[in-house]
Amino acid sequence: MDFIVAAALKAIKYLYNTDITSADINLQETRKEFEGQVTIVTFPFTRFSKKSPEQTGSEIGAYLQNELSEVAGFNVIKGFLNISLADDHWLNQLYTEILPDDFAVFKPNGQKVMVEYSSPNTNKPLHLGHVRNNLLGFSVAEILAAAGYEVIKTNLVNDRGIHICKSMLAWQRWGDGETPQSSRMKGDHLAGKYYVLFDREYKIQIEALKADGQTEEEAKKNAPLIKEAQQMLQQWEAGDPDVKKLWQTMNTWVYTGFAETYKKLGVSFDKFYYESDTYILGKDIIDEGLEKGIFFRKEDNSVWIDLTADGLDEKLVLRSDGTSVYMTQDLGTAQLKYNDFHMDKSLYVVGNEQDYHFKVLFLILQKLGKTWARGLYHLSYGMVDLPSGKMKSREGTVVDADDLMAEMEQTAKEQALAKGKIDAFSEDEKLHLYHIIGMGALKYFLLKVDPKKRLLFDPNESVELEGHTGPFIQYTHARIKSVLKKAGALEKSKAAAYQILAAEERDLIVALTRFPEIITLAAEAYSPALVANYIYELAKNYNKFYHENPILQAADEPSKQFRLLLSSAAGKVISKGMKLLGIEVPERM
RNA sequence: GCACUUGUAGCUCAAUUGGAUAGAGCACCUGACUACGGAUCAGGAGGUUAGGGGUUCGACUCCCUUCAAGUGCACCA
Repeated sequence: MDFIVAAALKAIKYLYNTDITSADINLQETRKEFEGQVTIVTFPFTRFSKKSPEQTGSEIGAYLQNELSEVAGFNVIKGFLNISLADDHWLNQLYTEILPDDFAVFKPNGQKVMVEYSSPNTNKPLHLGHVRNNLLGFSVAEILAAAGYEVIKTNLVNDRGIHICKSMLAWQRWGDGETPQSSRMKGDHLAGKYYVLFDREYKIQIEALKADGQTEEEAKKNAPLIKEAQQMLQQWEAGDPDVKKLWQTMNTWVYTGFAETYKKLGVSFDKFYYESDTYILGKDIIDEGLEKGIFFRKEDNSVWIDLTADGLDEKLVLRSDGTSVYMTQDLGTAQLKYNDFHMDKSLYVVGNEQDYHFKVLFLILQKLGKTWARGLYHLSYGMVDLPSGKMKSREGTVVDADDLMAEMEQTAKEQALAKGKIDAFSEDEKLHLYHIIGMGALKYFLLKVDPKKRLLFDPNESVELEGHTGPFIQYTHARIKSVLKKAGALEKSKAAAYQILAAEERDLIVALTRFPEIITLAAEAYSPALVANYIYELAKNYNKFYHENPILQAADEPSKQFRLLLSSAAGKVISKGMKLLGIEVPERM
């Protein structure tokens, strides 16, 4: 559409002798209820045209029609100049832009971006909140890669700390040697079982102490179980061989379980970082900050930064006993990641309850003079709520990731069997299809929503498979494939004689041309939702076209071949777009 | 209490970043070639964009204010 903007600039120079930039021209898609495909908003021009918005629009429209062969006509409604481009133009777009294999393929932009996501704790299985995180992170990585970035996907595993010791301690006490093999449980679920068990016993102890007259706070501190867990953490840090061995054993169970879940989710990582390695990092940065006078030491030897001038608080960066806090580690880890990859940008896909933490983290790094800190970005997303409220792992009120995926596949299976179209599938093909559709529904459901909004999930109402859903789009793809298959080999040359477009055909081409722009926008906004909503609109456009225009039964050969070409183009964009969301599309369903 | 985020149809979400009569899906009602694949399509009904004020030719969008919800304000991670 650049040529229209350029011509409009010329028009304004010619008509009103005014120089403006392309950014001043508001070009948008024409609303369906009006004639035309592109619209220029003319209100802003009245400042120098000294004429009504209508008249200004008419003058520019007339100039454009005169100047550009592509402009077939125009109309002006209020301050909106609606331009109709000739069918020639759209046919040309289809043949020279959309159909070639390099459509929407971006050249490498020379920039490196790191996407850190997932970042699980190794004391319990993944739940719905993690699912949103994983899908978001993976999809954003795909989108950035499509937009020309070199992407490094990382996972910072939280594999140490008091919470891990809780699972370990409970297993030691009550586990009776239970293993994933002996219990036939996934390793992460087994660890989670003991985490819940710890919490239950811990609560009982707290109640007992409170009955003895202690306050809630005292009881929480004095319960024997928590003291033991703390002791275990100290042993771990001291390198106690027995504790380390237990830790390694249980972590291995958990990793095996996670690997399975990640595989089902379809996500992957290029590099793992482990907090057991990184938790000691950051001390160098503390020294650096003290030298530069950015941090200060209090009498008790603790180290702080004063951010009150930036509207934030004083923040502790090192404890009085010289040990690290969360912030210390994250400062160190950020430096480590940069040293490893020298990336231009670095995304942290982390829930919005940590907004403040990342604000402070990035600010500190900037104050320390790290030029790369400008490339840091917290991709903050909203929590997933249940109708009953927030999910709490400790209390077992969570939607488990593995259970959820299994349920989705089950729903997909029931639907597919009810439709009765896949009887010819082999058993493997069927299972694969249930997986694709179940996951397609789940992924689309979670990704179509703006990441920063919180999401309500009702486990009692299964995720929809009709309407604005993943399976709707998957179905459209399967239908396109079915028509193409029945048609046999495409004969592109025969389509050339087709020159006059039906409205639905034109609309479909217009929608297809937007795909590259959508990738750019989604990459800039880090928003898979833009892609999801675009692909939905595209699929709707196709379905409308499909209903109004016979393809295989078309009146003549050029119409038929042209519509087949158009269908094939739509199928490709749907498939590519869904891939950016991490969703597969089936050939049949 | 202070800070940040959110508030759009009964429900779940959009709205090209300040543009036209605020659009979709679900649910509800009506209709579609005896299926080029009906997991589809066409139509109906459903809105004071939480309330109030302001800026603007123009506000769901920006500013002020009230209300509601969520989150954060640990020498936990």
